[in-house]
Amino acid sequence: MRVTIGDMAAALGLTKSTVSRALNGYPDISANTKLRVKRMAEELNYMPLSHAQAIKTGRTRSLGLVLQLSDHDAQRPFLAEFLAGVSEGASTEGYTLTVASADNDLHLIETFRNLLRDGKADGFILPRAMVDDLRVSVFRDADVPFVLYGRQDNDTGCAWFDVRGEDAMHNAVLHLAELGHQRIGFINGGLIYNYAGLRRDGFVRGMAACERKVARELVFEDAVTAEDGERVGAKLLDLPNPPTAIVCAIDRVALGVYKAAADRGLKIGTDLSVVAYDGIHEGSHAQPPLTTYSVDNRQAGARLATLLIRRISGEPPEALRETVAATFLERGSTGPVPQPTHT
Amino acid sequence: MRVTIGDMAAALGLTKSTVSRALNGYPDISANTKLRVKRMAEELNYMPLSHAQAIKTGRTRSLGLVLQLSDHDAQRPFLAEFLAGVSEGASTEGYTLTVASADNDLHLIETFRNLLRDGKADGFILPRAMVDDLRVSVFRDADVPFVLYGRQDNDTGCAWFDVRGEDAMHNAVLHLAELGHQRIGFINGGLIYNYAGLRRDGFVRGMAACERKVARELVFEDAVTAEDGERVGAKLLDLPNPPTAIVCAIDRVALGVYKAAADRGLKIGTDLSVVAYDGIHEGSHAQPPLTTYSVDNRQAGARLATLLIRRISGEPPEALRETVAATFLERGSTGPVPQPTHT
DNA sequence: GTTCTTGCCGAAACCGGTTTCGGAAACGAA
DNA sequence: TTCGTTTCCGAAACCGGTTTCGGCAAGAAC
Repeated sequence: MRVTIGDMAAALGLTKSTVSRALNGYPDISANTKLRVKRMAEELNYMPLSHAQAIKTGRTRSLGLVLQLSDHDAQRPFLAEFLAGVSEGASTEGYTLTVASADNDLHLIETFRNLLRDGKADGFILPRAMVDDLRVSVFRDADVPFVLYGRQDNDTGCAWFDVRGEDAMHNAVLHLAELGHQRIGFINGGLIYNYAGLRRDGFVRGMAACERKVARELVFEDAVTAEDGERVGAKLLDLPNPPTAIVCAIDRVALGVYKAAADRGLKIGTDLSVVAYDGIHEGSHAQPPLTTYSVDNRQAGARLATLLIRRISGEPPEALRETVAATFLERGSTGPVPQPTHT
Repeated sequence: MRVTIGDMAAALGLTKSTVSRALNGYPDISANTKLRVKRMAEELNYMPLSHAQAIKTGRTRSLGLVLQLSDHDAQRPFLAEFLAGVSEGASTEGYTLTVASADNDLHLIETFRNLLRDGKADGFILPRAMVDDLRVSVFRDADVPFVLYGRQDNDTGCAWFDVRGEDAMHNAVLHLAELGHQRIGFINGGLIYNYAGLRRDGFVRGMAACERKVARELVFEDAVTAEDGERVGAKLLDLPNPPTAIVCAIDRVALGVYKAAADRGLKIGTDLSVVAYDGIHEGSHAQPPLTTYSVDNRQAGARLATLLIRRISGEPPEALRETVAATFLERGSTGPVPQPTHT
């Protein structure tokens, strides 16, 4: 049987109300009594029933996460790790995770509203921050706690966790430059997402830092699948003066580039260098293993959970912004610039 | 503002208690009143606050799902679709989905207990039924509602949804036999999971049905990754008398076989036929596209949700068992048996 | 015309918490 | 000593539901 606040009161010779106020840090309870109560709570392993308090306070101690079915493809490889991180981060603070899904924007907002109205979530984690993010504008207006996985240009009211993809792109260029590459191509990811702009900037800054020129014909945008990568990779490799190295904003796209290269008899790592970003599993098993900047999605989930909990507890969003660096995994897909064959 | 049972009572000129009993189908409320109340509920869009009722009834209208971190690799491709299905199925009945995670068996059971104790879940969906399933034995004893994704030999108290992988394996063999194949290999999946035994049986039955002999050296067990598939595929193909076709219990493993075949200069679909099971995305983009039996994980999630809800509502587990056939996708990896080269 | 059922609903307690309010005791100041 | 403050806790209302219990009125039985 569960221990209730009544049991606590009886064990301490106090009333429910005193116990409650002691645990919630009310100022009209003596330090001594507070200590006694907390000790007893520890001893009896008392935890208030979240939905019992919810009926008065409106808060359930649960975090909401709504998956958007439209971009499942993109979420697939990350989701398991990410969820593990979130639920882990949530549970260490006594929170749980409520997951829902929606297939379009209308349904999405409705889902959010329902979860809030029914007290199924005290706030939301918003994965995959977009440039023009409907969720953000809705929550900002309604003053609902939320945290973004990703950043936002118009950052008023936004808390977030993100991996600095721009630094990764920047460093990728420097790494390739050190290997002697001059003509470096760039294949960016989905433009609806906020990260795309950042990564492009990172690439451009990197090129500037090592005094390379960003050739317009070597930059492509909005590639999100392996097929995109294959197609765009083909375009790059079929140029009269093709790049000797390609930076991809997404691992999956890089694997498409692998195919385009293979079709043309080019060996990745010697004839063509590729650096990408994400750290998906398939990358390490590709031939050759993909050099990439790896993202720890589990950590991201865990951090997002604790940030959201702090947001729910009233901390201002500006204080709840974290970014972290991706981990460089130097593997087989990068190598010194090939000796120019006589043209 | 939310409409409460008090608002309902006022609007109807009744008391809260009458409204409550009317909605919950108590026999001491006249049919007429019940109708009036239900009409008004519809009109005002009244939905009882789940955690307000939970404090008395103990049930929150939420389904629990605990992810096991150990087999993330295996879950990855399915998880998003599966979750979408579950949350969809749950929400149509006014339920929500609570997700947690655990990294080992001890933590797993503890997580279940906590979710139950805190009323965060009324029952559980247990993905990936295992041969010797700790979760099942615990819940059976404790009389906690649950449904399995997969079946169980000792089926007392078990409700489930499953895809008939055994039929798929059976039909795969028949299909290959029609194409003229005699020597057919089989690479089974993870033996800790319940499906492995079923699929092996299906393969064996299929072989018997078309009067092929199951050659012991052509059967391998417990292959779960692409690497496993590559390794085992190599063994099969390096046999003095290799199979002309291979049935794989798992798509991912089949893609490993692709590699082994490529390394040996064998063309899939002509030199070697491969049939697999799961319907992962990568299969359709392989060269050649993988012939497989596709599983609809979203449907599975949705069905599991409704089955669990019915289980929670008191229906006996025996009445809550569903299986469904996998969808055959004939693509490029199967073809007529190659003309035997002169040995 | 009583009495006994039966059908139907209201009153009130309860679930496990939170929060407001008021008052007793201890303390400080006059 | 007396009076005004504080300090600290108990009493009670409340949150949004559920459930037990009791009683009134209409209909059935005698």
